[in-house]
Amino acid sequence: MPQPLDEIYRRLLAHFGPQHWWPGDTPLEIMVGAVLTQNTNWENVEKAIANLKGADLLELHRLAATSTGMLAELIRPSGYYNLKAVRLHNLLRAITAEHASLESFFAADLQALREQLLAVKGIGPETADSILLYAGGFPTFVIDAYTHRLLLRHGLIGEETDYYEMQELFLSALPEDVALFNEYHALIVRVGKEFCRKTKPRCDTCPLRELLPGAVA
DNA sequence: TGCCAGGCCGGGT
DNA sequence: ACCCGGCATGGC
Repeated sequence: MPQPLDEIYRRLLAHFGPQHWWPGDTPLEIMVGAVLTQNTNWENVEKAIANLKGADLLELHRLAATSTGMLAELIRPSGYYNLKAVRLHNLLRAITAEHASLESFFAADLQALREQLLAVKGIGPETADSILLYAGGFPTFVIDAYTHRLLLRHGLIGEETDYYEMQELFLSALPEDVALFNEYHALIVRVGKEFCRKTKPRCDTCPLRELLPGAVA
């Protein structure tokens, strides 16, 4: 009998197929998207990123040199734009202060990078892990609201379980494999958007319905 | 129409 | 150590 997290992954992959995530062309774009999507619909983030592209600012040093006021206007559609402009600026300046390129920034070990990212005001555990996994290719697992909700509804955690406990569930249950961590999180977001939303869950048609507590197998 | 979306921080107990 | 309000646009 496979572990719940193995079974959930198998079913999600069988149902949806590979997601080939993160939506973003370059590590910088992925990093920017990770900040902009904080508590925000991805559709809005896309508009903001399109604005940055249109202004030809999706380049590390040009973006780091852009004023927060200008950034705020460009990223307005992503919401919380004043806050996020400062957060983006904090992140980009922290990187360019020490490194000439993103490649250089990522040329360190996972733990050290994680600490550096978390030291930036506005970068929390999820944003840091998203950047590390999807932009940097490091083997870490991203926990988001969908993951929390999924684990909760499947009875695998309690309400109060924190980020690192949830992350440890995945890290200890799965082989350390960047492609797997990437794909699994992408599938969780996919099933979350479609079936496991906060207000209108559609558990009756969810591909995981047979795994839900109380389901008749 | 009100409520929500791939968080995080800071201030008040 | 919690708990909670604030941040903001666009879509259903």
